Amino acid sequence: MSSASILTQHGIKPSLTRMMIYDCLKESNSHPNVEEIYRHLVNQIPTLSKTTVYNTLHLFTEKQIARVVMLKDQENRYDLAGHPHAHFQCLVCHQVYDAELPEESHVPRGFQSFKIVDRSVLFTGTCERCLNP
Amino acid sequence: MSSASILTQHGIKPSLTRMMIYDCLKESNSHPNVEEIYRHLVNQIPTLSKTTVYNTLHLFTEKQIARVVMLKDQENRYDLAGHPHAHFQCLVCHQVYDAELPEESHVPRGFQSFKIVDRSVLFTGTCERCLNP
DNA sequence: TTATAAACTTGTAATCATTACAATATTTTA
DNA sequence: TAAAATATTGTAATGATTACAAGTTTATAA
Repeated sequence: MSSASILTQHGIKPSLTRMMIYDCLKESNSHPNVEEIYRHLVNQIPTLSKTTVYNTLHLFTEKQIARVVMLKDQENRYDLAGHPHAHFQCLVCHQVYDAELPEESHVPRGFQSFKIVDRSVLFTGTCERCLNP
Repeated sequence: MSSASILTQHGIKPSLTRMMIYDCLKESNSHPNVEEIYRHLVNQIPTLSKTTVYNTLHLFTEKQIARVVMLKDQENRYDLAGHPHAHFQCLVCHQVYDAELPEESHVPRGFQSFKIVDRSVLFTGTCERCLNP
């Protein structure tokens, strides 16, 4: 499906800027932060402002087409919503790997009357490459 | 066990300041941030510096007696290590609730040769109180 | 088409958590 | 006691994010 219709379906007017930020998230599999998205697009949109990137990502997460990736980082990184997955972050090289999210959509005990809309899972440790240099 | 011996066991010299920061984490069940810890202790230790709180929490997480609670917040919150548990954060009132961590210490597919030392789980949604005001 | 409103984008300045770092104080060791 | 090591402190810098007002574009209605 086209980026435009995905935005429209979620109640977001598909301006060129927004579509390009959406595509940037879609094409990247590295959970980019605001700085990276900005630097990637400012060549094509020379007037782009970082504030617009912030605004757009806020809009996307509010409308649930993107999400903040939960990492022990000091800055936010973003993911498209659709495919929820876990992450592994290496404590040595800080690289982030995608991982499968174990199915079990188990509601934790005592939370039956809560409305759970998302579950984030982050594994931390040492990645293969840093274990065997 | 006394705070002093827990610190000692983890290779941390148990200064008064460190013990009090440890006790602050132990007594609180609200995942305090640096500001809250500082404000809680500065009455008893008038010379306390916020930098000391930062230093001490870094030391604690490095020595694995505390951990950074993973929330989609802009500031770090801290927990004692011992009892790993999941968290639920309400998107409306931002309250954080402790939740059971489902047992299954399942290593995600493809990560057999990684060293996994921690798993953080965060549920988000709307809490009971905000659902039924 | 033109005027007006709404929505979108931009740039600058402020905020706030965290870090860097040098100075001071305390404790340990010789 | 003197010297070294460790802890603590305060100030200044950094860097991500937000506030906000101004400018631009797009939609709506006369």
